[in-house]
Amino acid sequence: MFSIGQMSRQSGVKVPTIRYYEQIGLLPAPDRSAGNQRRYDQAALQQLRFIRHARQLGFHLDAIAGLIELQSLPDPSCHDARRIARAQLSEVRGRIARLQALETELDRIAEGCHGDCGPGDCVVLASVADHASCVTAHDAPPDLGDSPRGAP
Amino acid sequence: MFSIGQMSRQSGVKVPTIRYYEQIGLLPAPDRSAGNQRRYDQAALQQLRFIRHARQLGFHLDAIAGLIELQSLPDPSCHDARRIARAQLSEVRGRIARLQALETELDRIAEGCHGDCGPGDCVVLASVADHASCVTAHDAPPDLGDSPRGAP
DNA sequence: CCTTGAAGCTATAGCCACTAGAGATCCTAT
DNA sequence: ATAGGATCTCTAGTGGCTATAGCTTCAAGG
Repeated sequence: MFSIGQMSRQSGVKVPTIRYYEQIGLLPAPDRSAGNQRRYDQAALQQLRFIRHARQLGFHLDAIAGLIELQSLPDPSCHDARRIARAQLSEVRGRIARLQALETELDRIAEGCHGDCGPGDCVVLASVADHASCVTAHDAPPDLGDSPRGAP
Repeated sequence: MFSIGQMSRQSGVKVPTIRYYEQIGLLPAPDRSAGNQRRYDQAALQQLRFIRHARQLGFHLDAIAGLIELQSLPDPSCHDARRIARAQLSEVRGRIARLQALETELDRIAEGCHGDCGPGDCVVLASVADHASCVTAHDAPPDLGDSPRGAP
């Protein structure tokens, strides 16, 4: 049996995050010690590792819940699992494409100025102000900011 | 003078988002009509368009606030603007690299199964469970999920 | 002038996937 | 027995919005 701290060390998932997963029903509530502390078995560790890796692969928690449900079926349908994985793949590809459009624009913007702009006509600021100067259709990337959502 | 709805149509930023930007101080509070409705001038529209495009380029709101402050300086330093743009560029590049690692793994996982797995040994599920089978170091992308954050 | 309906107002709560903190309790090693 | 690390619950905060409720204001038509 593992304590929550051991689970955390063995899986790489932080302790509060494990409790959060339990709270939202992604991890089953484990047994408790006499003093009300969580005690996990090997299967729970497996599942937590599954979740962790799926998160690293960019799956949303609800997609992960779907995968877990598939696992628990008597005859786990590869078909469904593959469909979920492919949906994830195409989402990732879409994000890459949008980010590459951003990269093009940002490169153009950042390199357009060589530090010699006079006051009031900085090329960087002008470029950010004006979408018309963009060379790609980098419109509406649904995942614009985003970075440190799950990041420490 | 523009109403908030006109501002929204002219900029592509939704009405509640405009109010939100005002609330957090990214847009200055405009004048009000006799009946307490917001009335914007051309400069405010310019600024909102600037914010909107910067968001499309992936800048965080605090970076945008920095850019706006630069604009308002008597002698806008291109140097600083360029530094901010370059930081954004390298962040975008990092995200692309991490997403490409994910793409590699997801492709491998999704294509590893041809729909013929027997019960209990679906390759997709096994691959998600086991990071050791991954061919890239796709660890800890800080921006894993993310998609529909600002998206409608 | 009066009505109607769209557009505006404020305030609050919710989204995701966590993270941080307070204050209390438990477990283990000495 | 005690020290101190680990754990417990609960609440609130993050970013960048979005949604709802219940009200008021504005502009056009009759």
